[in-house]
Amino acid sequence: MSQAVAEQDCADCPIRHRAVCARCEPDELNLLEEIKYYRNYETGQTVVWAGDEMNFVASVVRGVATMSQTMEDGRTQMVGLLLPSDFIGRPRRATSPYDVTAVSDLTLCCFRRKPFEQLIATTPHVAQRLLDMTLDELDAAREWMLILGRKTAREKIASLLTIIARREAASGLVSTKGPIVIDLPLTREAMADYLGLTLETVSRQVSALKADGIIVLEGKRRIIVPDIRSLMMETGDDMDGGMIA
Amino acid sequence: MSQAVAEQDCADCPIRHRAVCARCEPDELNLLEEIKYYRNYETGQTVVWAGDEMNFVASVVRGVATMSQTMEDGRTQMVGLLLPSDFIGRPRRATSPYDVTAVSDLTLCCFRRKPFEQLIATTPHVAQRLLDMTLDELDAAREWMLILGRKTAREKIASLLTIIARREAASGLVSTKGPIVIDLPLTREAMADYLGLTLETVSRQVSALKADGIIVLEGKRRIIVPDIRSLMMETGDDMDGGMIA
DNA sequence: CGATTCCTTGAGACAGCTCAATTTCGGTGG
DNA sequence: CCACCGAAATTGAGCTGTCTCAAGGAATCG
Repeated sequence: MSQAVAEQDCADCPIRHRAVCARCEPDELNLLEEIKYYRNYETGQTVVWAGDEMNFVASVVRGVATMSQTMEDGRTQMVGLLLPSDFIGRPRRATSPYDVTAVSDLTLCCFRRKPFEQLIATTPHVAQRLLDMTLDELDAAREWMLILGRKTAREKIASLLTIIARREAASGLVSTKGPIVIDLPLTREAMADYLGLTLETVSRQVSALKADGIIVLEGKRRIIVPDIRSLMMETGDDMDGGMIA
Repeated sequence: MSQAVAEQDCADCPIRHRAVCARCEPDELNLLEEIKYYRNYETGQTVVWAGDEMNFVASVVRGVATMSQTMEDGRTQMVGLLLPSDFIGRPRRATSPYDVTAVSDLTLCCFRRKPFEQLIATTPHVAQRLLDMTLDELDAAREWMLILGRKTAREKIASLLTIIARREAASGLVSTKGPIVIDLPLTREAMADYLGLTLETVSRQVSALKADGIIVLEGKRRIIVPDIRSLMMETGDDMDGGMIA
């Protein structure tokens, strides 16, 4: 059963300082508070289907969602991995071009689209924050394109684990020193859809990294990285001196 | 020799209604006009190196540039194809994470970064337009990710040609009915870097599309598409009824 | 018209895919 | 607490699309 999260005050919000509302002044926050509502989804539930109307935009408060595209014959490519504080939807557009799916229990902080559009037209702090977040996403998409286009299967896996580790570190709770524990929010198939691989190849490469001592598995979904540097060596990236955050 | 373009009035600018300045009121345009300057580059010249400082942002006025990422061992992935009206650079960031290269003679309309940042903080029309353009780029990046991650070499080539045809059509000059002429701004190697392929594979697949009558070559860089629908059939996309624009 | 750069084509190698069993894990009910 | 079940993951064997390496051929520019 999912542990739904009830409406809560922005002041107590866990993503308050990272989400689209991060730069809001108290009065702006009040405006947002008026048009917001929470929605909860269970693992596996669809948030929107590609092509469907979407009357809201939202921030991920808790849980993980994916955005993906599917071709007629079923080939699927994930194009967004939505973690807490990430933004869903696009102002001035009524339909989502992508499927959005909850891959864990998920809580969204939704804003009705029309009022939100109004709001970004009038409150510069929301608009500015949204621009910066969109630019960050674009950078992430470009890094992702390098992964998809040019990296080997092993490098892809190492890159994905590094990206998730980095995000978990950025979100606070984890220490960057010593062994890192990654609670994978993705099945092997979802990892494959992220990386443009088959699930069998993902499985083989994860096993290979394990055999080489780069990672340790604890159950299926928990991965322990004894030394993040040796994992980063496997990504193919330059990374000389690049810190986790 | 390159045919440099001299400073010109915004009113006469060929990208006036599509670039970052598209929604500006006359008075806002005057502000922009004060901080703008033109720069010309010849084919092959580098606009910025990855990691270099970049004191300006810019719109492409004329010509084509690429943005790309290169790994230590030389593997290269293009992450942006910059055509007239596209925007280069990022407000509030001093260095470019990507190499930007002119792949034809190129004219940029540059704005010094600091004043431009000032300007988007104060003139909502520029900031709003920039947000919309960035969101469009993000959509394009996601379509690109599907191409990189899941399409076959043949589908990749067909997709690239379709994308370029669409852009050329959107920029005006071309009719969408009857045979379409694409003046390829890219070498086979650049196409390979765009698509995550080798140049040999690009060459083979272009030859295959030609052998199948989907495209006709006129010299190396000019491609004629007798029937855009049959090309679009080859992209693997749904496209039922989807118009060119 | 010579040179260089770009492109094409071929032959063989190999990374990742497909198809097909098993195995393991995590949850659930007895 | 344990046995069982289904979903998820692993592993194997063979195949194939794309890459690599290599040799010519054509367009463009001085």
